[in-house]
Amino acid sequence: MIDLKLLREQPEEVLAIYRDRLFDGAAADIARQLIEVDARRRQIVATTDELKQQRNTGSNAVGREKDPEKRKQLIAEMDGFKGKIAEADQALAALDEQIRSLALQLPNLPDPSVPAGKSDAENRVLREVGAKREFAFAPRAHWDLGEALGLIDFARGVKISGSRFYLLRGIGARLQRALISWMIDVHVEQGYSEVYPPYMVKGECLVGTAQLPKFADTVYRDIEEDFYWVPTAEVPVTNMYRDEVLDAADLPIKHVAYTACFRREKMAHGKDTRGIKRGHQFDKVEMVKFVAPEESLPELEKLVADAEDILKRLELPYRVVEMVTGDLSFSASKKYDLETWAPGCNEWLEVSSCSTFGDFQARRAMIRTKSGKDKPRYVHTLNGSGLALPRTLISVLENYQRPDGSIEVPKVLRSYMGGLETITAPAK
RNA sequence: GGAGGAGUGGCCGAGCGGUUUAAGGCGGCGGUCUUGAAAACCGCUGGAUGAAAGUCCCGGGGGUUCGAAUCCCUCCUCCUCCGCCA
Repeated sequence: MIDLKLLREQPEEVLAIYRDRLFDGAAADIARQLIEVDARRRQIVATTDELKQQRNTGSNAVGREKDPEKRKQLIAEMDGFKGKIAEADQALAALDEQIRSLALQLPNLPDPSVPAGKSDAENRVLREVGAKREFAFAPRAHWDLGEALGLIDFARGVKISGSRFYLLRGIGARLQRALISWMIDVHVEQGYSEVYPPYMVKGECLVGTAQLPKFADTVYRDIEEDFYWVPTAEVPVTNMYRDEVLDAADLPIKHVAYTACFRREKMAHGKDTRGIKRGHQFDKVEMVKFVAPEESLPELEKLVADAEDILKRLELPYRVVEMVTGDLSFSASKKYDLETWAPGCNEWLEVSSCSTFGDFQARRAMIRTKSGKDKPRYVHTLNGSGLALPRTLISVLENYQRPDGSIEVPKVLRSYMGGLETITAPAK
């Protein structure tokens, strides 16, 4: 959520950012409305405060007056106040609601260091790590490998739950489980504290991390109980500290959590339908940090390094992409993506997205920090995948495939797979 | 799911319609004393908004009243007992 004070004091500067950096005219319009409504609200506040002050002093006088007659007279003098205050309060509540709904629709402001650009076409590849593997044969896609080796069952996934669902079976299921355990262990080693959060959350959590109200059509919801299914562990983990003031000495707080993630993915039929790249349910290991504002950018770099560590240890080729302003997500102020090369599908797969949100989420979720007698200030929140499982699985299967159709198990995973070194076709 | 009880400041806890700008204690911070520490004593010690005065916050929301932590309605959470259940 935007700092209303900033918008009030430097309206032109903020509007220029929406217009010239984010190329988002709609946001600029919302901001303009917000400035207007905020000005009106401030007038009404002055009125209500004054009325209330008069009421309070009047009522106190009644309390101090012992003589019944004089008391009656004092009470009579208060006639009409209640109505006036109620009226003003009502007007105020309406304006507050307007401000809230406008403010919640505004995207975050990009960090000054983010390069300007209109779309993902202008994103910059910062570095490419690990050479793409050379294959003496045409590398197969994971959907072929997975079915041939009995690791992935597409048909039955669709039978059970419909399009964009699949099952992992046998060694396939175990490989994913091994990746999850191993990733969490690596992140714990990096200093993250493990969390097992709820998969169903209240709506206010999604407002806190900014999936709501704007992206309501991307999340699954249980109407009966008003629960939402988490689209990412970011939601429950970030909301752990909602409405809290954290001791500055405890920062940075670093958590790692594994959850299934549920997304409606309302996109055109036929796009990205092949394989396990994009589904309504997928697993992800997520890192979440709460840091002092001045640590935001250095902590983002460390977060990226921690995610990269996973790909390095898996010996998978990858690249780091820096998002331009126009390709930032709604709530990010700076963001890097990690993409791993999948030789079978012949594309770079986004396996991690690492962002700092500045104080954008902290304002929405009221997560603050305080040192001694200083005034509380908003923390900065960051998160990054470490990593998304299906695409990591794709990259492992496709990069580690051998000419005979078998797949080598990455060295770091073997101890998590009962020592298994090679995945071969199951006996019929 | 049923029956009872309870939600007050970082924590404990008083207040149950009107000098409460929420008593008191614990914890925390600062000071006096001390070679230093402890003890003792003294002072300070929530948040939002606002330039300030002030206004708002006693689980959330609504109501009654000149005036609500206090009364009423409703929802939530926790505790005890019963039922059910991995």
